[in-house]
Amino acid sequence: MLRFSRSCSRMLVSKRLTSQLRCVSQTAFLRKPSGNIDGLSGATGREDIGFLKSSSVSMSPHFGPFDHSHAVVSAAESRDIMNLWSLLEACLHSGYMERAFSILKSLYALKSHQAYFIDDYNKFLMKYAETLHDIKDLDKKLFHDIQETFPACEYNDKTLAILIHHALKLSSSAEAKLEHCKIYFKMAVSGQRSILSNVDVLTVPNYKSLVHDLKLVSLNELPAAVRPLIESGNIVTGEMLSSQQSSEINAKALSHGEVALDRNIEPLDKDAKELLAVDTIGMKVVRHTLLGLSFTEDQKKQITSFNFDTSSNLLNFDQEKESIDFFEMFRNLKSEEERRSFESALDEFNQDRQHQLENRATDAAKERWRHDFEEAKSRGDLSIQKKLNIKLWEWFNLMLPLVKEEVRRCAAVANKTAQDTSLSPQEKKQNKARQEYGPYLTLVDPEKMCVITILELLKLNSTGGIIEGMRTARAVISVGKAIEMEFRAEMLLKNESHVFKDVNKKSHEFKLMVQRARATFRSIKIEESKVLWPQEARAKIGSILISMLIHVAKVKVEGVDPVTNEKIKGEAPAFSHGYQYHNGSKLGVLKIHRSLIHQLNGERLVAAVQPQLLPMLVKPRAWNSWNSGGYYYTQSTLIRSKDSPEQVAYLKAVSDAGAIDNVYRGLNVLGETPWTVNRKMFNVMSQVWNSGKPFLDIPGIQEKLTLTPQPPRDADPSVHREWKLKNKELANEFSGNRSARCDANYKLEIARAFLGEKFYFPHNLDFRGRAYPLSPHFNHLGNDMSRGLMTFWHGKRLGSTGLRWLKVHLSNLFGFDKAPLEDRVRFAEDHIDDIRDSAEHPLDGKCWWKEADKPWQALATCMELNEALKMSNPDDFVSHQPVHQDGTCNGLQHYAALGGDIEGATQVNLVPSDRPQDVYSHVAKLVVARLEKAAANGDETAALLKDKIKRKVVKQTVMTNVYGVTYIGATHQIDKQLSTLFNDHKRSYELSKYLTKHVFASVRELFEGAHLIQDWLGECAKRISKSIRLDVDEKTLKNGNKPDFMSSVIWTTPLGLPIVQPYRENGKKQVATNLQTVFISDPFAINPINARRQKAGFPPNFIHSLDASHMLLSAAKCGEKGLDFAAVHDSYWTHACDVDTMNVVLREQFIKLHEVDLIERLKDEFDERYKNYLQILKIDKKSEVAMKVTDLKKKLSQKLGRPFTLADEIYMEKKRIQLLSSEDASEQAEGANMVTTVSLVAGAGDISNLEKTSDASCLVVLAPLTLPQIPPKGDFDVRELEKSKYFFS
Amino acid sequence: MAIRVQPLRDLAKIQHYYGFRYLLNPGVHEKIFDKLDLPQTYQDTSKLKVLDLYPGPGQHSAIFHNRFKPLQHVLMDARPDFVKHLRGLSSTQNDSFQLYGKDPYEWQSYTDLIDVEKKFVPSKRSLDSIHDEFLVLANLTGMVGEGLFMQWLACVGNRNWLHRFGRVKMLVWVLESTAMKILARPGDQLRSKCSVVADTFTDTKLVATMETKNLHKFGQGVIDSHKPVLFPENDVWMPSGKPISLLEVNPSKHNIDLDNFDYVTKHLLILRSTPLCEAFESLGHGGRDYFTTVIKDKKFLRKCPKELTSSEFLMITEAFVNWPFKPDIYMDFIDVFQDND
DNA sequence: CTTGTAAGTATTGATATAAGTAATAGACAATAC
DNA sequence: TTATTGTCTACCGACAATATCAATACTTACGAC
Repeated sequence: MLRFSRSCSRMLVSKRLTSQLRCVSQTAFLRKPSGNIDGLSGATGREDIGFLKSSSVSMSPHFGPFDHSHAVVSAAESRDIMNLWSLLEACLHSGYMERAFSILKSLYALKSHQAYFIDDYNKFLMKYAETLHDIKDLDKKLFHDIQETFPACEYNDKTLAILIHHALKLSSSAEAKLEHCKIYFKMAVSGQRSILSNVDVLTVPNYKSLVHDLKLVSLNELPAAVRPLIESGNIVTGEMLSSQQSSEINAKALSHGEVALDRNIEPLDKDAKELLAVDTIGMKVVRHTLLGLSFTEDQKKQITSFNFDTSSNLLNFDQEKESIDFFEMFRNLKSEEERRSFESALDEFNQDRQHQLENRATDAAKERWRHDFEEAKSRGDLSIQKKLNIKLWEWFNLMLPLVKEEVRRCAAVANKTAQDTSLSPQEKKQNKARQEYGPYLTLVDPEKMCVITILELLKLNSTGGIIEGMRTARAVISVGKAIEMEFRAEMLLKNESHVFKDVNKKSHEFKLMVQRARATFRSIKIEESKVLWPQEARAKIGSILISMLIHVAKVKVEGVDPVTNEKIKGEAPAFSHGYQYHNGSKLGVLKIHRSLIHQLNGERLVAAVQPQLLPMLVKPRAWNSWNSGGYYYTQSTLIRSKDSPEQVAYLKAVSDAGAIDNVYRGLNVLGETPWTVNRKMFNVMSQVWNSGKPFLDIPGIQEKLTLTPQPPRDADPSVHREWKLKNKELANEFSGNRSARCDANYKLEIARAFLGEKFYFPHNLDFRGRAYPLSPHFNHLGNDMSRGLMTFWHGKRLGSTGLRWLKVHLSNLFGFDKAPLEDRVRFAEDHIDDIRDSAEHPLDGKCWWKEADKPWQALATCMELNEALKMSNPDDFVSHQPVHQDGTCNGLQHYAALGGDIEGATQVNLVPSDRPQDVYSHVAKLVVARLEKAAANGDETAALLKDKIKRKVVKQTVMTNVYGVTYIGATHQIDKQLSTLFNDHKRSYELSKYLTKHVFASVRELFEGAHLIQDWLGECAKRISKSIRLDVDEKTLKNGNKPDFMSSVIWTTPLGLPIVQPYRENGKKQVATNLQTVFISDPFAINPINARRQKAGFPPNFIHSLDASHMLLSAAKCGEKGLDFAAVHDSYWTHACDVDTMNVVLREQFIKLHEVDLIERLKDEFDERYKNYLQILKIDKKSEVAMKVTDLKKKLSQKLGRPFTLADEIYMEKKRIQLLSSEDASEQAEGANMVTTVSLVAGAGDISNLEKTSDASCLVVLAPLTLPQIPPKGDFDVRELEKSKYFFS
Repeated sequence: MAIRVQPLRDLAKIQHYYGFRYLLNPGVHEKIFDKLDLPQTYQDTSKLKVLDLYPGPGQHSAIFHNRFKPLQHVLMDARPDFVKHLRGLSSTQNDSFQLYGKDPYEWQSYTDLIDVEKKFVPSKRSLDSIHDEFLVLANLTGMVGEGLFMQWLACVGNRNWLHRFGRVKMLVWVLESTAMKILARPGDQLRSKCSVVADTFTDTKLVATMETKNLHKFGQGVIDSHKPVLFPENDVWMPSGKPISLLEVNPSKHNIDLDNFDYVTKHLLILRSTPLCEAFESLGHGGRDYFTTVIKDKKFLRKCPKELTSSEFLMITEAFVNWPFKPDIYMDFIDVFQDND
């Protein structure tokens, strides 16, 4: 990917020509960059679901996260680049051109960055050009920069696009335009098309002008998305339609008119049932966005064409009464055809709403405050909620001028208009600080910043273990992040409107095309923005804003004067910055005044659910690269990287090579499943909620925390201690309840906002490849309540199997899931009356559903079943209820498949059986057997315990065993169970210790093969993480005999996703902000790895990466088969009627996954990836090799005149390897002849027999890294699974 | 009958020292007692009851016992190696020298000894003078010694634990670093809450300290005015570890609410170098406004917390107590993350 | 014009902070010797 | 270089210590040659 640097002669040629033709365009004769070498060629042919291609990319010699051929270089430099980028971006947007240019110079100076420099320059140029009035000035500037300032930089097609754009904009005559553009096109690097593909630079009118007016380009050279916009004069009239697409649309639109409904759909009243004690600022905002969008004329026409009475409820801000239940409408449509056209109309409508949702939320909040304020002024009725809003409005107005002033000062500093001389030292310091954060502060509209700050702080109330406040560190960063997010969205929007500014979108059809073009544009734009603000900058601007808010925000307070005992009224800051201690460490805290807390009604404010991160109204943008997918205006990355540049580097590499398409495919299926809120469930829940009483897992309202009275001062210290503990317990319970209630509140509020809507969950992966919805709070990964609240948007006819599965599902939800399917069906049938009662009288009946393991979902299922059973033929019922199929101890299933344990595989249902096996009970049985044997031998403890062992006692331990729980941890778990049976703490712990030993032994016995694998994985991880790599900076080796271990465990999943365990030492440092210093990690620091966590984490992470692959494969397959599909890691959901199909897919894919010997492949991958890595071994001092090594060391030490250190050894070996891999034959030979300590050890062959542990007679040597032998595999053949119906059930 | 005083080389045979360090030079011990002039407080040492906490090898205890012949001398230690050793020391001797084998860390051990088993019952004395029949000896040079010592100081403030019997003198071996903290004067580098607390509730002196090159790090004039006995590291066993010092703690007469005082000092001393007028804001919502109104002295407001004396802290505490809008000082903790099953 | 020195400034590193340790046991890393 | 002392203890989603001061690194200023 390197660009060859220019040759001297060409330089001369171009200079000569330049002098002749300068009059036209100086830049015309800048050297043309030579072609670039394209990316890595694809992998070999044989069928590959991702692994082969991907692993070959991430292990190719050209790639390495520490390597110079990729953007991520040495830690320091990549940090520099990132900081400079974000600063450049900030300066450009703030118009600080001078500073921006100097940043460019700094970027230019970074060698590793050179190939990418032109992108930065282009950004600069684009902004710079806006200030000019003559295209010639732009020419001149570019010419000068590229010739003089950045000689090693070469322009690209985007540069030309910028020139063209401005040529069209600035030139007065058509001739001038033509002349310039002609030249620019001639300069194309990879052709005219490539220039034209820059849809983020060239506007629609530009294209039009190039095609129609100048006739420089033909229509089919334009990017596909833009083409329809330019065709046949659309721009002018916006009405003529010519393309195939638009006529289709037209037809659809017409068909709308024919849709008739036999039943009137009642418009629903979303606000009719105000949820009690729910603070709705935030969600009102969202609802307004959802409801408050006025329809365009077109949309109005469309919607009315469905015979809905919408003319009266063009919803807007003040008139928030009614909205439409799209789901109800959809459900009542008769024909497939109608439903299709309805959906397409809805989808289009939702495009706009999604846009609004992601972009307008902050404005909406502010408007809400203002509205309440003005209403109060005129009317004076003040609910608590409104009072709060008024307060917020006041703060907003007080804060705004301060922010504006600060922004002004920042601008002054940046533009150097503030004179330094007359300032006090303090002010000078302030200005210095402004220079750092200023560029970031000036990007977002001050009004928005105020709103964001207020909302963020209210949202964070009661987080981080602070009872009436929050952690400062969290607050400043949250505010900073929110500002950044706002900035990104705004920027995208601004750019977009720049490109589309003159487009007339009169007609509906034309608008569709614009929408499509916009989507393309956005994708490009989002992919391009690789910049993130440094954590430090976020913290800094966050702290500035917060301190201003602290300064202005006041609340009325009441207190009692302790002296006079009089009531006193006063005013106090609403927020106060202080500290609290925790275990002797200070913690910065922002406390919220109690009187404000009361106004928040004891609940955490539901204020600012990141409006950008709600469920989506339209299908998420499909994933097609590591950073493009999901929301439309909000960038998210494919994996949630834990501040690990290494992870990102690997991901980028395989993403760019197109090696993880199967991952995208699966993920996109998950995102494309439409959902809606289960209205009946919502109604039941809100009724419960409004009672304020505790119900199931919703705690009741608890007004405030009351502490127990203090013991007398001279009471024994132990009494004081008890008192403190008691208080902590109370506080814990209180805040636990509050956050649980608050969480439920979020869920209900979001659900309410999305009542009747069709929505989607964009998904993301954690670093192991497991998928998570991007939207927090309300998603199908949530608790029982969340899950009970949602249902599939699409309905499918049950059919006979569907009905059966629905019954099974109900039984499962009741925890009756260990029986054969027939029994489970019978379970449901035996409870038909209960089901009906629960469904029809959920709260005033027998409440059978509350006995379920997962009551809410059980209730939902009862309702569904009841409806179905009411029909004359229940098979005809159209069901929306997701039915789950859960793996029985999914981790163990994978382990069993890997280890080939027959017994283990049987126990986790990999082997066909007529009834499902339950591992936990089985283990319990094994334990009891052991105990009985011990008891027979006179072991009293065993005798005492043997009849106390229930499934529940061992369940957690068996489960966590997969995650590598330690003996002590398991003891804790078991003690938790046993301590309910025994009163004596000490005794129960002793028993637990004893029992744990038996449980461990039993599990190990059952899953022998699995455990061998687990141990093997652990051993590999340990060796890798303690190995020494030769390709890192030498300075990490400088400290003599203790090199830092730098290699993390990296592997590639079957789907090709590269996984890098991010566990490194904590690289946090203090950063000064306005309020206090905060302790944050530097995301670019590459710290020594944490070997312990690497080791402990690898086995479970590897297994999770497998189950994630299984899930994504299954998702993709189900998607292909047209199923609606959702998954919670190892629980797979689809429509009742599709369960059988899904089950087949699940088994197929599991077999496909495990047909390859994954462990062997893993070892091969490790061997390849970590070849040339070294490990430290202790071998017998007296062995032949050891003697040789000692000799060599002695010799070298004499030569050096100082001890020969480990670092020296490594350095030497590095040299040798370099020579060996050289292309020069003589160098190769030299390398081959070189004798190093490592080569000696390597030459000695197998030295494992020489290894000594901690004997005094051993010598520490460096040896090539070797991994242990793979343990033998058992006889289980995964293909047996094909017929195992209880595999997932 | 005298208790056998064993020399260092014998005591060094004890296996485990549990991370504690003891001065094991009888001569130095005698010098220390010379300097302490205990008879001035305990006119009649035959009525004296001594509680000896973590006596360890017991050399210090033996010397004390032989010299002052107290009425009762209870050694409290639960560490097996020391218990074994001390048992040999006490059993053959007179019955005023007793071993009590419970852990001095546990509050319960004291209630057992005093209130339940009533094996050691000190008399109650008025607060007008130092208790003249009750003395506490202790060695807190171990890992958690500092923490325990701080808690004991709080007990002095609360007048609970052993201090419910009056102003009980304590002779406590601590790490040098702890001594430095405790003895730091206003303005010192090490001035911190514990030295303020020590100032407020006690009169504490440095009696003896190991000779190190760090002596200058003791607060202003501590060495000069306390004139501690100095002893070399060789006199201390274990041979390696941190230097140790002996403190004499004389509880003072006071009537102060510890909780408010605690809150105020704790919070102010976080911003130890920030002028008061700013630091006050961290005491609660509107703290700056309130305190700058109540406290008029502009010069005082420019001082920073580390420069304040104990009485100045008391003054601020008083103002704090009278603050109508003061925050709830009992909510001043972090709610640890709760894990759910 | 170069370079020396001093002084001043930014950055980094070390240290203290609070103040019950509930309870186990074994591996592994860090530190002291 | 070996003993001892200290730390940590189940994976992921996940969410975080800070003030202060001494010491070092780095820059600037100024003066002299």
